[in-house]
Amino acid sequence: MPRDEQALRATVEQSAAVLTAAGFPRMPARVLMALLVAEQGGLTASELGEQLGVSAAAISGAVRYLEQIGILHRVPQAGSRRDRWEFLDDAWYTALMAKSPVYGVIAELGDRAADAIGDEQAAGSLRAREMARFYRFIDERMPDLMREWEGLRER
Amino acid sequence: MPRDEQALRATVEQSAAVLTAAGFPRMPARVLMALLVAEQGGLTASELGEQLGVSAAAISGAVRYLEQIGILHRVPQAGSRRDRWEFLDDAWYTALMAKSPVYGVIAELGDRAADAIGDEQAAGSLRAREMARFYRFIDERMPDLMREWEGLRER
DNA sequence: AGGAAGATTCACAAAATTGTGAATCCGGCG
DNA sequence: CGCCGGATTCACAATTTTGTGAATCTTCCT
Repeated sequence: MPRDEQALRATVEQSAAVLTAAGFPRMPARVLMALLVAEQGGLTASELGEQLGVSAAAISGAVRYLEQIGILHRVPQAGSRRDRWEFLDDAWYTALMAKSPVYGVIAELGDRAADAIGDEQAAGSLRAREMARFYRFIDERMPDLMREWEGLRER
Repeated sequence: MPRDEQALRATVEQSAAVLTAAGFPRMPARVLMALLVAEQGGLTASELGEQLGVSAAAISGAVRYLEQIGILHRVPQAGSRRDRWEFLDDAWYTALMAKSPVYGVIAELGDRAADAIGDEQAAGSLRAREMARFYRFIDERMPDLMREWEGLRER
């Protein structure tokens, strides 16, 4: 039982707002943050709906989205249909930052644009190639970074 | 003059679509990619409008947004009101990845959530603290990564 | 100064997102 | 076997986002 329920809820909403501002869909962000601060064992869909003051349908959509992204997983409860939802404890942020193939994709598109331009010396081509190189670099270094974090994580 | 104008435009749209899917606003994404592949000297607002097939108003809003983010800058043309817009050639991706203070903010919110929970041993508190530590880690390492890139960049 | 070309702003229309209520579905239990 | 609690889906309503056209403003050129 939290010491300061009021402040906790406020922080959940603020964190969700930050994610939303960063382009993350609103409802999934709220669910995500609610589960972040949840007790061991996660929450059921109806508990989430109650905490956030939204309909069951909204929760259903949000958890489906988050599960697909690979940030959440459903924990079936033995002998009950009230599944609980919880974090992939240690993996969710690495999933968020590293597993996303978006960097590689962007690099690919940069190269394709340069190819379409044709003249390798054209300003646009140079920029596109450099973008490709940059995102390729990020794409390669990110796993290293995550490994470094894993090491740090154990203390 | 690009060898394959058709393919170039298609790639521009695809790249913009990727950014959009990642939560980036649509019109700014298209403008950004159009300028990425532009010739030396950038493009004017009306050229952008023509290339993308949208109104001048849409361009105006998009470039204002991008300038504020710090990804674009306006280059006043001597003796003309047709300013050109171009990339901050080498800085835009580093701006995109590193200058954003969002990691530090999230770390802050994680700690605040743990404080609100009170019991440091509670599952939610542990998760929140770990999130804070992780984003703090990213926030610290990102500048290093950008420096490493700068080194690589020159060959 | 006056005219003109282009950029910006504003009010509004179109379109996409988001969340709801009601209906449907699913599994457990009496 | 049929009821009951709960989750999911669907059509729709509300809200927000996005882009347009018209009006306004700015600055260059004559």
